[in-house]
Amino acid sequence: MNSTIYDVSRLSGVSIATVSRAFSNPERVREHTRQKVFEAAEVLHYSPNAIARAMARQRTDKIAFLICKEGATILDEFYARICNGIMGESNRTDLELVISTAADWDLTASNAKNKQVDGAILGGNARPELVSELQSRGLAVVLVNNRMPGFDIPCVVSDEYGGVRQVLEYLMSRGHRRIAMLAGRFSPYILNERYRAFLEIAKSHGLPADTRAIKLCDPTVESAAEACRELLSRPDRPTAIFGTNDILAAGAMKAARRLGLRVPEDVAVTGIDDTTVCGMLEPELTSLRIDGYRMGELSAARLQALLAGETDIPQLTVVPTELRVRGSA
Amino acid sequence: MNSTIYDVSRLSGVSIATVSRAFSNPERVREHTRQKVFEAAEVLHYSPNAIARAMARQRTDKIAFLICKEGATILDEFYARICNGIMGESNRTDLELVISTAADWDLTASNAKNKQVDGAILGGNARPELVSELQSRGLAVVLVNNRMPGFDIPCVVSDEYGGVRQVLEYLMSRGHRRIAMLAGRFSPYILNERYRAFLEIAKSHGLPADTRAIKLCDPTVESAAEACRELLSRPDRPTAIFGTNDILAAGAMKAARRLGLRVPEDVAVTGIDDTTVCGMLEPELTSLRIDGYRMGELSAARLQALLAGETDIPQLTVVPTELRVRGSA
DNA sequence: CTGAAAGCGCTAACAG
DNA sequence: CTGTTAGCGCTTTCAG
Repeated sequence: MNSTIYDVSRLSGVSIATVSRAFSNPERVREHTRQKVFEAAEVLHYSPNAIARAMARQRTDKIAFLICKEGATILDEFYARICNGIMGESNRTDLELVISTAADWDLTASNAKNKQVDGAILGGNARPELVSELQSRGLAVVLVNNRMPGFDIPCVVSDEYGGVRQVLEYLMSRGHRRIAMLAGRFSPYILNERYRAFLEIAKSHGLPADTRAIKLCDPTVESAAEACRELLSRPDRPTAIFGTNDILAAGAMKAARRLGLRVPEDVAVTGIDDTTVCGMLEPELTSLRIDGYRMGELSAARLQALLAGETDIPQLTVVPTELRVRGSA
Repeated sequence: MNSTIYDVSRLSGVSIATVSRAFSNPERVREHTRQKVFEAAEVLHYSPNAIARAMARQRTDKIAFLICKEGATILDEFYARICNGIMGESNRTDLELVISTAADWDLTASNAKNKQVDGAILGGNARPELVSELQSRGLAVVLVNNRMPGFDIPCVVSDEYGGVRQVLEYLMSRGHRRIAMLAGRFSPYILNERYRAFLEIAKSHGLPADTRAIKLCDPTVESAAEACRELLSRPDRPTAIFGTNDILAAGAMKAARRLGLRVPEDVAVTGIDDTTVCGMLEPELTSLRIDGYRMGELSAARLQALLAGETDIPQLTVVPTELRVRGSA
């Protein structure tokens, strides 16, 4: 159906080896010969078959971005940013990117689905067993938005601790002392980082914030609104609610409205991720921007370094955050 | 590195052909023999190499979902739903799914990147040349959320016309006569369908809606707010704004607020897609639900039919919509 | 700089 | 039911 290297060889009058070189190592074939090959290829609509190439090279030049999180949406806005960063970087180096879900790979990790990429970037809550499995198959693996102590693996994360500090210090600078955190049950890593940071930083600033100031909820608007209702009904009502992402913050605003509280006058609200909804809410949401694009770029770079056999690859890369102040706090 | 069919053959004492069969057509090898093969495979951590298999079979058992739209986010909530539908269906049949952007494929369509999937589902505004190119390479192709007159290709779309009617009739039932449409410059297909439907239906109901009642804008909150401001400043101010997606509707609500108008008392607002933001807005947004999941499932089913060589595959599949009434209208 | 030839790991007739 | 034997399309020594 599609023409092969043999067709081109025949039409151009050179050997298949030369055709192969013309496409893979152009500089190793004389200008004139190369011309002939390309012309023939043009005529025949030939282009190298990636599968055969992968087979011969024992390498696919493809990498995967694996989303490790349950939930309906495969890519939410935050992961889409990471994904774009990975694309940007992998395009620069002619690597192909395939996006998939961990669920997909888990099911049949021991099946034929593997060996089609040279490496993988695992985003979110990857299971350690998946990592071992992949590594043992000889794949290069890096983690993004997650860490895995005890594993020999490059990780790219956001500065969670610093980010939480930025939010808290901003809130304190606006006079808030009773600050509550509405923490979504995301991946254990993220939840834990933000939880711990909140407690430590609040304590170091002498805020009256113990674990009671943190309320867990599911990552949905309604769950957040419900959890926040409880928070806002306490006698010592918090004056500020720090949602660990924008969805939760939206839920908090909703809870405030239902209780007849004004934002930000009666209660300030902040989110994390700086997603599109921030601009849709009323008032607009103050949110901590996490540089997902950069995280994606860096994780792709780490993966390439791994693939290139480099040593001394940083095991941890931390990307800074930035607070975007808007009307809600 | 990884063991091959030869290793398993040796260890289990059967030929490689039998090993191959044990994995591909288990029923064609005696129970006892199969056992032996699987045990050996277990020991060796063997699993068939998908690339070699694809090479021999001349078939990859992989399909692609190509997102054909520019813009920062590779997968927005609506496309993520389609994607989930595709996944659901393709998992059922052991097809692997790779997600990619059209930009990615365009760049190097003539390069090695091809021939790694048996078929593709193109979502959104696919260029006709891409379709021809893919089809000429022998790939099975289907379109989702788009149509391409003149092409021999199965398309799966939402009932745009009926959806617009549902919204308009609902609005009219609530007494609205001056209804304006805030139309986002999405893919030409979608824009055109909604535009035309609006005009025709409004006219058939005797509404005073000519093309002036439709205002185009970019698909961002701010662009929508700006466009809507103009709409709401007219002497014969519309009493209802029909945004062609939820983002635009959010922009409309924002414009209304800025002008001191109450939603829905002074102006009603409706959206399309029924995304998560509907529940975050105040009041919550009435929106037309488009069944992206079903669209995804159906397009995957069409693709499989194509792959299976079936004939009489419907060229057009229309999925019904449903209005979700909330506080904004 | 170019060609010949040996694979890469697996499948699919075709025999037996 | 199982083994033999050609490939699938390309890369890569190794010679020339």
